[in-house]
Amino acid sequence: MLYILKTFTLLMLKKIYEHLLKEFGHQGWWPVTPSGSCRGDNLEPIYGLRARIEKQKLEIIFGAILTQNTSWKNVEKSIIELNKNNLFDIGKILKIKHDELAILIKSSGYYNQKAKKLKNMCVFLKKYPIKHLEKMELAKARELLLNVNGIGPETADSILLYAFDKPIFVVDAYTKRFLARLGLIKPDAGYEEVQALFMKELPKDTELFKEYHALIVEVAKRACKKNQKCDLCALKRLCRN
DNA sequence: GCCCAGGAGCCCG
DNA sequence: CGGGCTCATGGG
Repeated sequence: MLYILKTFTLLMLKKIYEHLLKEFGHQGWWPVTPSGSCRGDNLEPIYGLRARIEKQKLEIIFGAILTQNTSWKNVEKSIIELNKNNLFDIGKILKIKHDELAILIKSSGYYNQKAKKLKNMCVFLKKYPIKHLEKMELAKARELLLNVNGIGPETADSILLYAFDKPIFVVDAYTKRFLARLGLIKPDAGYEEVQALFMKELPKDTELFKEYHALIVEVAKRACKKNQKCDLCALKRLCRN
């Protein structure tokens, strides 16, 4: 019985992924600013790049914090402001005054909290440099990140997956709503429970996890909204709603 | 005006 | 442990 359920879930997850990929195409998350942008006018994050240099990884880390309960469009504006001031730099964030930083990220909302969170993160990254965290065992790096004030499970996992290329699945409000409507989880399922659903079934493939999460965000924005638009949804037939 | 957006911390029973 | 509150801007 257990075996049958497990197989069913795996088949569903694969089918969902294939449908979403066909519908929306490759998403190329996480958006980052092209490297060498200091002198050019490329100050804006774009999709489909690989975050190779440290500055780009820092951009993903900051972006993950800034986008907490906030639309990416608002975060983009803040990233451009930070780029203009060359602030994807741990030392400079630690040095800048709180109020000055808060103004630059104002468009992301919660700017006082988030200014503090960026500074907390930089204190942490000074003690544990990105290069060390990347080599660290996944569970250990995750635990350390979760101990930073302002970093919860989703932000930690976004950083691990998109900045450090660690094979961990990111769960957000979209993921829960989407899976609950499909009937694969209970509406009140906890974070780790939902994460385990993906990670026990699917191969631990970093690129697959990156793409899958991005595709869920896309379908949740377009069709699987709070007020669902099932007539627009490619997964209508697989869904309980 | 209202609702919502790629959450997390804190407080409280 | 779980629910309620707070943080805040910008777009629909």
